[in-house]
Amino acid sequence: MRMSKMFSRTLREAPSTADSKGYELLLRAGFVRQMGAGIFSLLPLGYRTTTKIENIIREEMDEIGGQEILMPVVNPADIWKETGRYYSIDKEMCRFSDRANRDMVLAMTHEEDATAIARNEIGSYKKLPQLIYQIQTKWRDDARPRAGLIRVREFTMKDSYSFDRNIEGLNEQYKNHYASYFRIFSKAGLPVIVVGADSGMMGGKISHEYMYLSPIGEDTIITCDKCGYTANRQVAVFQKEYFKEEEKSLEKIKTPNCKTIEELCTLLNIEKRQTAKAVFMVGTYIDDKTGEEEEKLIIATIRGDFDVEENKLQKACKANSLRPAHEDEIKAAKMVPGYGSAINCDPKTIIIVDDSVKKSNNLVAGANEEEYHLLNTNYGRDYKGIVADIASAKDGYTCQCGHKLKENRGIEVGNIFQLGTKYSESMNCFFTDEDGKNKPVIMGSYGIGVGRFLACLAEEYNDEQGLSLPISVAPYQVHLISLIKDKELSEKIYNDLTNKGIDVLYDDRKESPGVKFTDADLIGIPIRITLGNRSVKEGKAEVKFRNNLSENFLFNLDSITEEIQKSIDNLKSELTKKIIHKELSL
RNA sequence: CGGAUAGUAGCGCAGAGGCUAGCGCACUUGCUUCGGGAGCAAGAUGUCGGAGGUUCAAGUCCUCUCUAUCCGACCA
Repeated sequence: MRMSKMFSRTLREAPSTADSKGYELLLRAGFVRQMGAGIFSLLPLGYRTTTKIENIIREEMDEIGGQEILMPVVNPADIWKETGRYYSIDKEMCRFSDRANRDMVLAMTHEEDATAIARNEIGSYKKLPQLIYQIQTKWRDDARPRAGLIRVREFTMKDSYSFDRNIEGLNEQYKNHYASYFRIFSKAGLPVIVVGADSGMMGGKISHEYMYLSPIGEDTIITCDKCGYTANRQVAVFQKEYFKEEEKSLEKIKTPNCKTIEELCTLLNIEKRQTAKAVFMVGTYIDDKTGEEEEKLIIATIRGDFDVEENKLQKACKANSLRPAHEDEIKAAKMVPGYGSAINCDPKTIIIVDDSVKKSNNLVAGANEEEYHLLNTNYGRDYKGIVADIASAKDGYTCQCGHKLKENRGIEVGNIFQLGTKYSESMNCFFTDEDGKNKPVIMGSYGIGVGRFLACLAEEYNDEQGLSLPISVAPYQVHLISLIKDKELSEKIYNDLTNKGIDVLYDDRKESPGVKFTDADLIGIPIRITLGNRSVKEGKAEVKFRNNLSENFLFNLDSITEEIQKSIDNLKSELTKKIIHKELSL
């Protein structure tokens, strides 16, 4: 590619909306442009990188037996009604009607599509296992897109769907993906860690997320250095210390101006762990078949020294969504905000109790009366409810192995889910097994966000001068800068390299050397060849590597194509050396 | 969806009632320059986000609206 003909331009100053280094450089170097909130165009450089990422993904998906397909972005709403997600997913899904007034949606993932196809193609166990995948556009109308390419509304995703006879088959496909994803990220040079995760709207039980650790990430990851435990905070577990003493009887005491745990502890001169705090939420429950919604008040009771992890709470109470309760809703259930507890509340309230409360006793809790608390409340004796772990794991808490937990921020670039039969059963995707019986196909689904992948690479590989993407994903392999008058020589080298199949970005512009160098630094092609008067006279070209700009090499012009090819191979093998192999035990 | 901020040239910004809207970079042409964002000269570029209003006069004041960004709610 000749830079004199290139579509995009580089920017000296970043648009004011760029708030992370990687995103700023993607804009400045001309990889991406923004169209709207969470909506982006890929310019030639960005698209080339994206294509390279996609091809790495294709290679690895094909390697584990994946067959590439393409499903539609526009879906008839019917299949989404079959699984109930037409009703259970809120405004994040775009709904519209076509000219004949049929309900339509924009697919935000493709479990429904994949299942709808599979139920017609797979009739027998002889057809199983299967693995299909696609690289395709998704639309998710996120309430708040942010951070450049990290959280967007329209994005490209690789999604694969596995179909199996039995759980062993699913486990194998799941393990294949687990390892395959590590190879994909390693080939592209992106360091990731895998964490145990929540399956969210996908349903199913086992799931893992691939996280790129970064302070701009929106997920919190809890890790233990000693035993290797890693999990998204949404599901992370930790060791709680319990305190049990001889049971004492309830006692009502006056506690004016004690609406918070801190105030209460100060007044009574006790520790937070000696209290039970109440968190009021309203859960929405949606009927999968009819779409009817019902709201229920939920009181989460947790020991005062812990915080409620909303995600865990939502699971425990089996709600489709949660929101904080309004004061009047709390009062309507005979409880008092600031002085609330599950004791003597309206029986319709769903009571969720953290196991820390069950395993402790004589806790101070609200009396459901303005300015009064109760001493010595005990779960089981004074109130009952669903016991679950709903506590949020935090930095410094104790891992189950006894070591201290740490927390980090991360960006989710990939995920794998064991779906089981959720979709096959609701969508009637059955096969006839060897024993002649009809059984639901067992499914898994697996995603990689391609745009996020690019964004993470840009965060990982940059310096003050610009981007410095690994050779496997950089838009070009070689940047040829010509500073000499002898056009013929530059053209010859450009053609020789290109004819060898090397991706060359050739700066043939009538620009000053300074402009060419700064643009080269900014775009960050891994290998740079500079043709300058001094070295050319001696039959040499200067070569620099973007990941080490301070070192300068001289290559012979006669053998430059071969030398450059060797350098490319070296850079590539350095990347593959870093491949992490991790075993997954299920 | 709540709170805050901002929309003036491709990008970054100034102009805060006064008549012809500006600066830097980028862009065009010419000459010089040519190893780290060159110099000189000449030029082109704006429905001042949109609609309505106040006024002799509106980027500038008022009302509504749209859009974007950040914080939160939310989210794979």
